[in-house]
Amino acid sequence: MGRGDVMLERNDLMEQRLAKIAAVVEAGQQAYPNDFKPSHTGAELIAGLADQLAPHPIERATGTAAVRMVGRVIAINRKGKVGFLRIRDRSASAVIAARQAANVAREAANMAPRDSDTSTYQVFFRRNEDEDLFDALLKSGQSLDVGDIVGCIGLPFRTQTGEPSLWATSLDAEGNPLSGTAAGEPCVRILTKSIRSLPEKFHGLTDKQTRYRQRYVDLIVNDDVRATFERRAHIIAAIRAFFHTRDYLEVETPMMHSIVGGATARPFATHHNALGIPLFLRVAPELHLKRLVVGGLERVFEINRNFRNEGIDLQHNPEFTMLEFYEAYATYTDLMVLIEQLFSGLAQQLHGTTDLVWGDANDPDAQQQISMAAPFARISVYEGIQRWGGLDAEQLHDAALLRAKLAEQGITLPAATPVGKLQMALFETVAEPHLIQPTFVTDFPVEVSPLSRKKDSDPRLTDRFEMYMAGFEIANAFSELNDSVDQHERFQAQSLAKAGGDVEAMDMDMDYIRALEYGLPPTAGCGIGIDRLVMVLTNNQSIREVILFPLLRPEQRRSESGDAATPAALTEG
RNA sequence: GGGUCGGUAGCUCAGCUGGUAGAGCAGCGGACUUUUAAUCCGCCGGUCGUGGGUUCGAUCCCCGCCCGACUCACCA
Repeated sequence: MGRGDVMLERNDLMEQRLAKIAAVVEAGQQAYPNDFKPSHTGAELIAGLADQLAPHPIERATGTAAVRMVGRVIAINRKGKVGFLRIRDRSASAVIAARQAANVAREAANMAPRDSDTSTYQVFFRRNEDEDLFDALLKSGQSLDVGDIVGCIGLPFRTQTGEPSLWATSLDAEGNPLSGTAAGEPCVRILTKSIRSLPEKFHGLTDKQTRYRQRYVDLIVNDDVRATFERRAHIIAAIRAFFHTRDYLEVETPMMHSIVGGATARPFATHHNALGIPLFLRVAPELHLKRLVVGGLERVFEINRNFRNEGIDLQHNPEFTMLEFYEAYATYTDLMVLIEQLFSGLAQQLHGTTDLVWGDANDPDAQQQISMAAPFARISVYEGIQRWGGLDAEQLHDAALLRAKLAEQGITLPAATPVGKLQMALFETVAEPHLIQPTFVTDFPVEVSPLSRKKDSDPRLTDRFEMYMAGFEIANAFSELNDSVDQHERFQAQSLAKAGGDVEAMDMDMDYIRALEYGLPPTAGCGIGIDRLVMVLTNNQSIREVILFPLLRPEQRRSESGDAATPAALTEG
């Protein structure tokens, strides 16, 4: 291996398995075949396929159709002249559900329930079926390893302990190939050899760094991780259905913006070579979505990524998924009702109840109940400061007093900070941690709401709310500012703030002003952090548990340091 | 960026302020014809994150660095 080559990790276990692949090739066989088509899943086997045949002894009438199943070998258990393969396929979660349902039936019949905690199905392979194959796979040489992907042919049956299983065989009682198999087709076949060994079966994979960096391993061995991401997919599908039934149009707007806007946040900067212009990854789709409402798409929503060049912690990932929706002729109070319907409906669909558990399942003291039942609590920013900040209605407009209160929390803000920002800072500090139950926080100061409509009753405030639960922000919504003159002034204030060093301030967007000049109907819009919503609905306390590939520092590999760091490939693009 | 804790076999973890490392699982060899974290016998497997320092001698003590978890600050 020459200098600059990427070193492959190799250890003895891997060399052993590579040798097994070499042996297959040497025997003139395909090491990576792709011609095995499954006919059934593990869930189908568990859910009753096994009862279609006599439980035992196995029935193999001429013409019986073979069942073909695939999956990854999770455990091998050889006992003399029989072997058991535990296999997992895509139906893993459904296997658990099917097994639980089957156990209910067993209990009703006064039989002992079995295996309610495993997402695998079982293949039973008896040496008598094919001695050469059995020995080649499971005995001397042991070409089959935990982690391999296999294709199995056989007939469903129940073992002596009653577990639905696949009896590996390709022949009927007459010794003829089962219907649906090719002559001489082996009953167990390695489709893909795994070279790396899987984590230990009992303790599994727990190291968070490895789990996030090698999510593929995490998904193989941790059922609950797979379940979380299946739920995430269901949640997003349910959200789409919710808006489709309300006559919303799903749209996609640009991820690359030449002007930063729609939220107060630091952007990622990039550059387009052909146009020779700077571009920013979007921090929010808001201004484009409202342009669409101007264009007559009166109800639109988008589910897509936002990018914010800010810190990473339990609630923040630099790229995150945002749902934004806009409805013409609605107000922010209408959206509260909509969100209540959406959230309580999601909880019902996912859990069959609006009562959610929040907190570490292993620590009863840390557990809390979150009720998604409508209506949600409502509190204004001012009320929150009064209730948890110890200020009365007059005092919360006293900048010096607000600063003193913030100082008590160890927070100091620049001298030019407007009162509205001080109020919000204090609210976030003293009130946020109390907002475990779903709560609409209403009436935000105008200084922190550059795109919101001013309150008719008090121009210092806006028709805006944020929804909190589990102690953090989930949603942000307001009646949209559709007065182009007012919007122009707000943008100017943002531009001034930016010139003054506020890296989160928005840019002036004259095209957006032009759009408002054509006329944005009275509209309300809302943004919902999907990752955080999934956290609450799946009881995960870290955003990294609900994002398949969270951002991590690039992996440092000792063997690749030095002159391999700048290969030509990096400069070609 | 600050604080706390951590990095030892493929995986999960032990290792007594110092004498160059252990277990279980996985792997390999063997026994076992219905196992469920199977069991039993034997074997293989380690630059103890990394670079220095102290010492006759460092996984252990000291310093720097890298990586991570938690937490605080900033932020959605």
